[in-house]
Amino acid sequence: MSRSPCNRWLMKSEPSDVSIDDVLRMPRATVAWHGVRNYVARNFMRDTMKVGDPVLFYHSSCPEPGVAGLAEVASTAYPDETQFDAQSKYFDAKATREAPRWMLVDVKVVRKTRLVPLASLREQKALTDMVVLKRGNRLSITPVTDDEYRAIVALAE
DNA sequence: GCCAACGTTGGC
DNA sequence: GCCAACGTTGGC
Repeated sequence: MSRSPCNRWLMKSEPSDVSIDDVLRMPRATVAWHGVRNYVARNFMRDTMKVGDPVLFYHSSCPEPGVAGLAEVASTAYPDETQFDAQSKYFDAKATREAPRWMLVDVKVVRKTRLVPLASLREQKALTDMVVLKRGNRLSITPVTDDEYRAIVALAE
């Protein structure tokens, strides 16, 4: 399989925490992707993401889980401030400003789409190998192939 | 609320 | 380094 010129991603957010509508109300429709506390997901943000990479904005842990819209990576990685905040649920006592442990990127919503429910994703032949649909997958940030991305955009329109 | 699956922690 | 116990994710 050929390598696409830029990587594409699916990023999960709990709408009770930050929904796509919440982000659309923020300045520049952009949100700092706080709270990732998994090393694989962190490494994707820190090492692999590039500004402009397309992102599928996914709502999880909610009545209607699924892809809620299209977004893009809007910054390079920088330290997640919440790791230093003792009042935050994302506080990490082992992180210091000299040696931050958790990094994030800014994510800019491009547009909200019709919701593509998880059940619809699972019905698609083109998406059977999609990382986020694999049994037991819990990663909040997963890579998406060019073909998978196109198939989901088609469903969202 | 249940539970499968996975990641992290910490004793040894 | 092993691995059991524990905590978390996330759909249902």
